Amino acid sequence: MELSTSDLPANFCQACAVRNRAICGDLDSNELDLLNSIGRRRRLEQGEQLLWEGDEAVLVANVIDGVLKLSTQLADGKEQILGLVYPSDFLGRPFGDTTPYGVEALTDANVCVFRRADFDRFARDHPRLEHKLLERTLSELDRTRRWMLLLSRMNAEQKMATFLLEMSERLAPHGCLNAVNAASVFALPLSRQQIGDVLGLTIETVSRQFTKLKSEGLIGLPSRREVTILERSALENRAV
Amino acid sequence: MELSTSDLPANFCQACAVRNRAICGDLDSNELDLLNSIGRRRRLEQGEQLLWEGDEAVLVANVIDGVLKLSTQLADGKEQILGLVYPSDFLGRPFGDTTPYGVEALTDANVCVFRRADFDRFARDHPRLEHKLLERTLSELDRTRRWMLLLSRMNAEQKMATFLLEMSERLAPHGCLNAVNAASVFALPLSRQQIGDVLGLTIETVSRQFTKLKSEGLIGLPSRREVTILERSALENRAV
DNA sequence: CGCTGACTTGAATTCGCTCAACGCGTGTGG
DNA sequence: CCACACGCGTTGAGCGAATTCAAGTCAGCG
Repeated sequence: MELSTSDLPANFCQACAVRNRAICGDLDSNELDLLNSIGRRRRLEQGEQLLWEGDEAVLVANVIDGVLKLSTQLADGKEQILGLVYPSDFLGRPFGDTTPYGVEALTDANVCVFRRADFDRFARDHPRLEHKLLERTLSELDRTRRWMLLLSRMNAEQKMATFLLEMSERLAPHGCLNAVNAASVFALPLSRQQIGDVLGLTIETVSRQFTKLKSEGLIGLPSRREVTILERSALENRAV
Repeated sequence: MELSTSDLPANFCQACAVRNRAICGDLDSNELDLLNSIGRRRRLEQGEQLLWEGDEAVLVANVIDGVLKLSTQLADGKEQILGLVYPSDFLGRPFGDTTPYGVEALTDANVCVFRRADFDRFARDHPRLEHKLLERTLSELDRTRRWMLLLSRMNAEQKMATFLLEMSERLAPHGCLNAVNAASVFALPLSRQQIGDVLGLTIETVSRQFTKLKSEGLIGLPSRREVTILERSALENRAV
């Protein structure tokens, strides 16, 4: 017998790792059971694409673990990463008919996916969920607007310093989202090219900045995909 | 007798110029009366500031007419404009305690303001309104993400062409939001400096691009604050 | 071992910035 | 009515940071 959506254990959502931080956080257990019945978990391999830009918007999802990128293609083939999503973040475009960006897993990831039509209906019937989604979307808009600043007004060094600090915070085990507890050693979920795509820089500039920060002793690079923050406050000064 | 909020005529909202396009569009007349009772109109002079970045978030508003800018200050005193808001747009930060950006009128404007606490309560009690607000916020997020592309990946010419085309659409009389009907002559609500702040360019670069596009015959500049689009399709090519 | 893809390093170029001078329209005061 | 200052915009020259183009280097893997 196939394990279909409705066969999931009733406490599936209750046991979810991001239960209290995701948009489902305010739901009572009846609502959660109902939500449970329309969603399903999906495991993504690193590099696997979940949504394609411009496609009909059929899916929305909550991130349970892993890091994913939202990106769009430019006329000249360049890619711009519009944002990264981390555990407990929501992704996809409810109440719209096309997906405005591609979504790809940067690490192996687990997500909780919903058919958009189901999710839209559920949201309209459950104002508490819709309210949570609104709050999250408002925060995301604030965050995106601040990122505009980085893209338009910072130089390469400031971008890199800001990026590394943000990474060290967002990759820290949750519950420790402050400067002292932020991770000082972490595995980069992005290649040099992808970092460039996030920051609006070329791969060469990213590489040169890594070398510079390392040679100045602010960071260590034990391997290509690992970063150690050695002088956090100095790095913060560079980020302005 | 002073004309206080509650003395406004009952059909105040019904007669509103943006009645059907703003977030209040889905409310029935009872709800509208109630909303009416907590909002009031406010006229802003060009250059007048409505909200200050970092202040406690006390107000939210709907734009009735005019153009306003959302902006933030940088450490070095530079300003970055985070977005422009036009008639029927919503502004302010509901469900948050600080205003994430300053708001200033670029033209004389009329807005419909609400005390944030009143608005938040009303929204939570009226899911239809909250839903509209969510849809609008999601669209705004999409729009902002697309603007990131402009800031990070376009050169000065592409930025200017994109900006002029967007202006000509958003300043067209509403109901005509398509390429053929977009305004071909319009008054710029921004100074050269402000255009630079929107596009992440210096005033000199903005000026040089204006001169260049004019000398190539793509646009006309009858006066400093007026623009004529002479070759729309050529301009679209420049915008890529 | 050599191949491949990701990354680094170097040299030359370029686009937009900075700094500086100049032009133009408007308002003000003599 | 003119002279002048002021704000705003334009133009020019030179510079510099990041890009482009082109070689290298390195790690992982068959």
